[in-house]
Amino acid sequence: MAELPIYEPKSLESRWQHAWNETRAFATTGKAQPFYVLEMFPYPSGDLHMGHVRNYTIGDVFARYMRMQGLDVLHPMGWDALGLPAENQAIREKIAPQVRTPKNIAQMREQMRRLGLGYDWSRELGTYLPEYYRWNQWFFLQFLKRGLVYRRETQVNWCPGCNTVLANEQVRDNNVCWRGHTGVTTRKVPEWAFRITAYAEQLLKDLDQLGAWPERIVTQQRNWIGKSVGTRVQFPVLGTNHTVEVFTTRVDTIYGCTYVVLAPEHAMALAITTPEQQASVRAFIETMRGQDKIERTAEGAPKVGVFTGAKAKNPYTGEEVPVWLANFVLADYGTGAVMSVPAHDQRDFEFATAYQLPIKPVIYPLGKDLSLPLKAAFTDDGELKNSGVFSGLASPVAREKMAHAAKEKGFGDAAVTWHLRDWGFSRQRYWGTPIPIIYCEEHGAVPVPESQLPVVLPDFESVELTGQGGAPLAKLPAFYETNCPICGKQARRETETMDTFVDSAWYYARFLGPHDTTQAFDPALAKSWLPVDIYVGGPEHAVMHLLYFRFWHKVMRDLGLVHNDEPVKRLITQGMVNAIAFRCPTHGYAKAAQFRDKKPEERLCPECHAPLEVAIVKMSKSKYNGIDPMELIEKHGADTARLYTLFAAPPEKDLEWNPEGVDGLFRFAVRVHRVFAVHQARVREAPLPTSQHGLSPADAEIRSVLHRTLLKVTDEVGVRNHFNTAIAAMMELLNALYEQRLHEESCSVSPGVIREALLTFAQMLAPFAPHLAEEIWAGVGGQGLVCHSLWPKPDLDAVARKSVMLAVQVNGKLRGQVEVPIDASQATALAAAKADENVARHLEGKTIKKEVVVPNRLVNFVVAG
RNA sequence: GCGAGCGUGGCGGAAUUGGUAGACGCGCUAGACUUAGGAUCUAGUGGGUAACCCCCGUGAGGGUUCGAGUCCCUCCGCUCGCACCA
Repeated sequence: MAELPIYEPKSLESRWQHAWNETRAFATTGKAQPFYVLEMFPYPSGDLHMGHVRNYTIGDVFARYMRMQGLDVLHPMGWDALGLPAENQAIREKIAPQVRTPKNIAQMREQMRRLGLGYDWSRELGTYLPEYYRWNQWFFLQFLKRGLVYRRETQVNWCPGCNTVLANEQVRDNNVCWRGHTGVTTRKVPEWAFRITAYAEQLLKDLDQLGAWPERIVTQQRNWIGKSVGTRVQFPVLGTNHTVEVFTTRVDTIYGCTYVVLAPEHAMALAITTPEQQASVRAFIETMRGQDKIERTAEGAPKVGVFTGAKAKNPYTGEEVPVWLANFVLADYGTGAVMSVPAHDQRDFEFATAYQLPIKPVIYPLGKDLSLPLKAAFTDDGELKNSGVFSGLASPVAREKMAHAAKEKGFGDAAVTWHLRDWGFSRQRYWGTPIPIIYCEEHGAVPVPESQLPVVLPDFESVELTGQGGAPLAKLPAFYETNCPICGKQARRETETMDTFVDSAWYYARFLGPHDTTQAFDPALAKSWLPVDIYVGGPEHAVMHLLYFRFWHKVMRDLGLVHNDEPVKRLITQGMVNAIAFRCPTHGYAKAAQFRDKKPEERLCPECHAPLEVAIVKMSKSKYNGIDPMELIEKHGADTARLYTLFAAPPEKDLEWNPEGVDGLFRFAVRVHRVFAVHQARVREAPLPTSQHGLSPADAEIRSVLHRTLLKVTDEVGVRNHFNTAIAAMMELLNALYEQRLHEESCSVSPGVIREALLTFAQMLAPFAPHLAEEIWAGVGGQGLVCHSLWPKPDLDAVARKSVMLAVQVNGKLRGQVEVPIDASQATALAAAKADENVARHLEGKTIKKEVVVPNRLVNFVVAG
């Protein structure tokens, strides 16, 4: 027996990767119906991690499968290269991000190539290049013209030690900054913002168009947009000209209002405070300023507040109620002030209990009484009592009438507030898109004329990057000294840069023509390619990125650049990649690789020999439980890496990485290759069978299993997107081939049938293990590349069965199985069922009360006695 | 607290419309081949049981149904997101 070629993924894969490169196999053709597959583009850290591998493999399966369906697939890749991580790396290493980034990109591009990802690299884009970010600037100017960009003051984290603004992620617990300075506080600074709230209603309404998005993402977006319908009510502050305006969704409870609360940051807070309360109020405000907003308002945080001394008049009742400040009210939601109804709001109830404020019930459950004193707030709708002319009304009716009354009498009106806030996008950073604005003493903030774009970032060498002391560009006169575009006098350039969410808000459109120097993208191309058909990425982007992205698309629509409401038809969110991790309570995480294979009693901390805690957590450097994709590819090949990540869990679920499980998929690849290697030489030119007729039993069996598998895989991939079960079906097919001894030369299956099986197997395998698929396809005489072949059609004759196994139950319990002709009549099925020995035993001496027949599935006898 | 989701063998996971629970893989057991094997091949593998009969079994309890992992109710547990949203 001659030496068989053995499965050597390394050389095999590299060979096919070159073939794809040379033929530009994944470029669009313009000759078929367009189909756009996109994955969220990565930050070019320099190394692919398992999360990327999963994300991009899932996308690649879709792209390759859709191409085999005869569609003209656009599948591009690019780099989300601006932003904080690169800037920090530049500070640390003193290497220009302009130099570092392309190196990182080159390395990651090579890793992607080695994974066999089929991208059209001629469309590659990088957001750090002026040819990209000049269009951020251009969009900024268009948004400005439409009133969608404005200047505002905002509360930010401020570190006095660094003398600069900090991102939330740069602030650690207890107001300590990432560099270790204490005393991080908040301060108001001017910033640029996009008026996303102008599109709130549309962003909410169009969620209905997103039927092919995961339900939980749509729900998260709906909650984040957070439309709430209620009433604004003005409470005059006694003895002053001030009026506190509150927003409430429960105006029906207002007769139970016993105090009013302002946010500590409320503009009016000090103005209304009486002289004797000034000191304590000031102290309270100061304390709150140093507190983290999230922590302060977290559930379970004690509710604290201070009395201002002021009283306000409830305009409905004329009653005077005290005005307080409290930690749980936020300045930037609603009006920054709330009316407190402790009887009917749990927060208010807790606060009132803590400060011994009165609790006055005014809503009663229908036909019932409330047991007093209340142990908790009654927050449901009900019937109004002690509510003047509104008494006796049901809550929903009362809300309408009371809002109406407020409007008539001039102290309020119905109102809508949104959870969603405008998108502040200025950053005091270097590595971002410069905001194209020039400040002129005479003309104010003047937009840079479009003809002068791009405003290019100055060289890294000219900037002093320290991460401290505000915007780096503000220390660079060569950058900011300029002339006013209107009057030509000396003026100052904006030195802040844009949030990187701007880059990712429209990159999908730039892929249509990434090197277009005359426009952001060609609207005509957008008409044929957009919206994106499938977008694959992590669920962590459920609200921020995906909302900004939807917003931008709608603005582009209003600018006439795109022709539909939503950027993405179908969203796939893939789960995390988790792995076992080991942690010592005192010394932290230990290297997982050293302990994974040890017995539990041998898993001891290397430092203190305490037993290590075991947990399944997301792979990360800090937990030392990561698997390096490149090591995996080196050892088993890209096809195995891809197969495992697809097999271990369906795309949307978390995946637990089990190194032993990888071996199973490697074995699968080896076994497939073996069947191929045994037969390729002698079947390469064999004529294919054209029908199921006249085949030997073994041949018929092979064809039957093959075409059933094809039917199954087509459904799992194309309809259900359950790649794990598609691979399982191929494993079953392989097992069936082994049963017919196809892994041995001496098998009795005819060459034509073997060749058909190998060709079809290669096609089914092509989206998942594309290199091995090409090898087999070419080896048994397939035409061209398998990735360009058309997905095969199952031979329904081969799939059809002559008989089926029926399950036979007695009283719902399985008692036997009988073989009957397919589509057998009820009578035939029942007769066959009763003839089964074991079934007959269970029916003996019993009365059959009912006979249930489910065609081609089961028979159930209901018996008594 | 609010919102979303999930509980199935030793493990990852199947079960598509209410119709044979545990496909497929890992692990494990036995055998073959072998100087050897963490290679390969063959067979087995939810629990109870001598058993192919039978009984039990999808987080717990109840219900609907000829039939429930799947539908309904109550409860328990876990995970994720969050800005106490007035």
